[in-house]
Amino acid sequence: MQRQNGVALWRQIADRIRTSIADGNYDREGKVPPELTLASEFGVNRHTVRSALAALAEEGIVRAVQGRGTLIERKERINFPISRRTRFTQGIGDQAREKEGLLLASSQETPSPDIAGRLKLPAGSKVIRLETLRKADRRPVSRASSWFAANRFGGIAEAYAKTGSITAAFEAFGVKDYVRAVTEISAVHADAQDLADLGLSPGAIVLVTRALNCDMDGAPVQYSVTRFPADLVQFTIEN
Amino acid sequence: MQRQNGVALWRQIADRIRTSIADGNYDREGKVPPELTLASEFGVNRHTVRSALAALAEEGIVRAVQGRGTLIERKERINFPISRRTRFTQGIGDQAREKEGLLLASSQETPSPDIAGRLKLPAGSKVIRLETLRKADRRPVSRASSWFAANRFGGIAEAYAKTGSITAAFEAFGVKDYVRAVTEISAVHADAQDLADLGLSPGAIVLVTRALNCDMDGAPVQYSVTRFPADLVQFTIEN
DNA sequence: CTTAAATGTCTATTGATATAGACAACTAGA
DNA sequence: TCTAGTTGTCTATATCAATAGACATTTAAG
Repeated sequence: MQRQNGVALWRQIADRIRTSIADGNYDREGKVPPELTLASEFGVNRHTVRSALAALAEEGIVRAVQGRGTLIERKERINFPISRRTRFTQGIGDQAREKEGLLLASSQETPSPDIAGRLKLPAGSKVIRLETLRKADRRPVSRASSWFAANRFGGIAEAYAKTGSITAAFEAFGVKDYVRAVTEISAVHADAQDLADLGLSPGAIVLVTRALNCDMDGAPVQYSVTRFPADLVQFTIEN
Repeated sequence: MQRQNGVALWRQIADRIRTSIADGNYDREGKVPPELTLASEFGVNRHTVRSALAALAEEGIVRAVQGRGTLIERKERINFPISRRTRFTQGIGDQAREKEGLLLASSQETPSPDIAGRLKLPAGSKVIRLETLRKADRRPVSRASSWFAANRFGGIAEAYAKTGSITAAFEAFGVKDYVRAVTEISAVHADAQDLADLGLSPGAIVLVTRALNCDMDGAPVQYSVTRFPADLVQFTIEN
């Protein structure tokens, strides 16, 4: 545990306690060890631990009760499988009771060279961009920007808004099936937009996927960049 | 950009500049914009930007030259493909000139229930654990703990130490080929061990993979937990 | 050589972070 | 009811983080 590194001690400790909770280290008790115990474990003052626990309480992970202790409210990470047949809603499965897909915005635009290349679009083509937010049990779990060829998928925004599902929207355009061709995964610190969209606090980690879906003829149909809160989500690749 | 959140402004700015560099936003110039420009972009004092740049200089990403500007020393992320035939050294390919695999430690031990389950070991079995560090161009790119069934792979530590390659070590035990069955990916803040092993600074992000390799008969041969510095590595899954 | 544009260094001030200690308030169990 | 164990609140002090301003030093271009 160090100081003078731009990350406050209480935040480093909050991160470690959050990880411990996610790893199930305190399952036996259902609560976090007493503040004085944590303080001596981490070698810091009790007040510093209190700051860390206050931050976790703010996130809804723990709840302090005077006289009893600090109870764990939520602990598990959602597991998100990635495969040739990656489907968001199916992937979440029964890991959450309530699942929502919200369309935040849509627009038609001229694609950047990168996106035109990924979708293999001829020069001068237009794309439709969808900005979507997905929630599981009312917590945001992903924030995606998706691009589709405008000439093939004009009106996909309305189809998505109606169903809340990409798979269903594709069906309306005659794409009965599609497969995940490539997925790139990286991790970065949350930016200002993430803090707002995903309800995170500064210093939080965001997992970023860049994915290309193709139809059964191998033609690219969707390119998306999706951001997930790392404290809530992990990926599984099954080959 | 916020204060009072446990993450110093200069570190948030350092993270954003690092990302900008990795995204190639400053490729045209080969250097970062002037301190005063960055300060007004981020809406902070020049001294705060200087702290951020000092941190990036410490990481070897930039180098400030009085009178000229702040030059970019290193920018690209290493891309690490994950597939059924995931191989570390092959995966890095020509993205780095020098590649090293170091054996830090090895031991024989009784597996935790989790690891025994992953390797499908009968009760009472022993495992061999290998602690390895891999470098590309002399920078640490991964720190792995791997477990192997002791009765089948006794002596694999020596084989790995000699070759610096798991693939080569397996061949010595008659495993001519193996495939990646499952990979889990998550992201966490670097812990004290990461800071030391991977040469990171607090607040840095670590990508964690938990992977199971099986031989051609489908029998598990290796389970490993590997930690990668997220500022240097990304993953690609090709299906 | 002169100048503009950078980075480097110094002083000073304010608010956030961390430590330390003391005591109040609440809970559960003996 | 009493007590041990726990969280809640308060005061005080030292260090770090951020802002502000001034000026020095170096580089590259005119």
